[in-house]
Amino acid sequence: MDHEALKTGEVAARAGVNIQTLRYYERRGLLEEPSRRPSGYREYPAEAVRIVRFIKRAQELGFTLREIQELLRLRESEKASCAQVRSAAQAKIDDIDHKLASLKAMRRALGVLVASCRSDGSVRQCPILEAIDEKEARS
Amino acid sequence: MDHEALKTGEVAARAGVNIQTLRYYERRGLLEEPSRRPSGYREYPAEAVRIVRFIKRAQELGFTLREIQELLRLRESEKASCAQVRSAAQAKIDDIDHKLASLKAMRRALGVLVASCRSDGSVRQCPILEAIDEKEARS
DNA sequence: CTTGACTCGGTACGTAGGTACAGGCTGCAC
DNA sequence: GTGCAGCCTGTACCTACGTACCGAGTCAAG
Repeated sequence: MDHEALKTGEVAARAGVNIQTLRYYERRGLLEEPSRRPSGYREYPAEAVRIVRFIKRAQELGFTLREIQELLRLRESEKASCAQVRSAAQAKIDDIDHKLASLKAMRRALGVLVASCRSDGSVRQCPILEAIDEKEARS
Repeated sequence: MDHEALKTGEVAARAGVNIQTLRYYERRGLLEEPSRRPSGYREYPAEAVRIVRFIKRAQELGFTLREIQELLRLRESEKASCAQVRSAAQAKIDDIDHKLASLKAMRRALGVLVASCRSDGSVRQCPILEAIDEKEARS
């Protein structure tokens, strides 16, 4: 089993991240502190690569490192239930739905503004700037 | 015209921002450096309140401070054309569309995961964790 | 045994947008 | 004329996620 020990650079290369990132994850508590050689060199188990990849994929799904830390905790725990994971995923969905709604509102508002601005004049009559500027005069 | 001079706290209150925020905007170059009393107190024109409100509304539309700085520059400039403003707005729309697409992809993926996880078992068989974990085994 | 690549810890920097102190003046109402 | 609210500068801190650099020690191939 000892032949599976990986050095920092090897883990980084296999997981496709920077070495500093590994140390950062370790500081954050996402990556367990690995054992060390007498020289201080870290010796990672092969599992570490899987964990880093897990982190990266969870990030792509929108989870923050804090949330991923919790997912990893659940993953390790024997007692954790699948329902807890599902609830974390659902919370993230709700989160994303909020962001989507907010972005869509922005998009809509900007679309209206751009559509209102068909003139080629100076900024003096720019409907877009006026709209941002004088919104309070409208109510 | 002198009776319109506002102190920092007054501008902040009328624009609904923190005093530090005004100084931050000044450092960033969004807010022109106001004149000073002999004591060093800032004396803002009433216009400053309008500018800060402009900034806040532009932020709500998704513009960054850097972009807003450019919008303010256009607003001040006599030579600037409405088309430049429109193009900034369109660029921001494209920006938002990218973010929307990315968020929707996340949302879809998470939706599939949550739907796949109907079990109430332990995390050992959690389809969500497995999906994040073993994605590379699928290809 | 040398040499070049690798690793170590610690710290600083980067983005984006602020917020919070500390310590010291100023302005004004009573 | 005094007391306290308000303002001044400068600096540090916050979230989130890393990156970069430094000087020093280590590993392994030739």
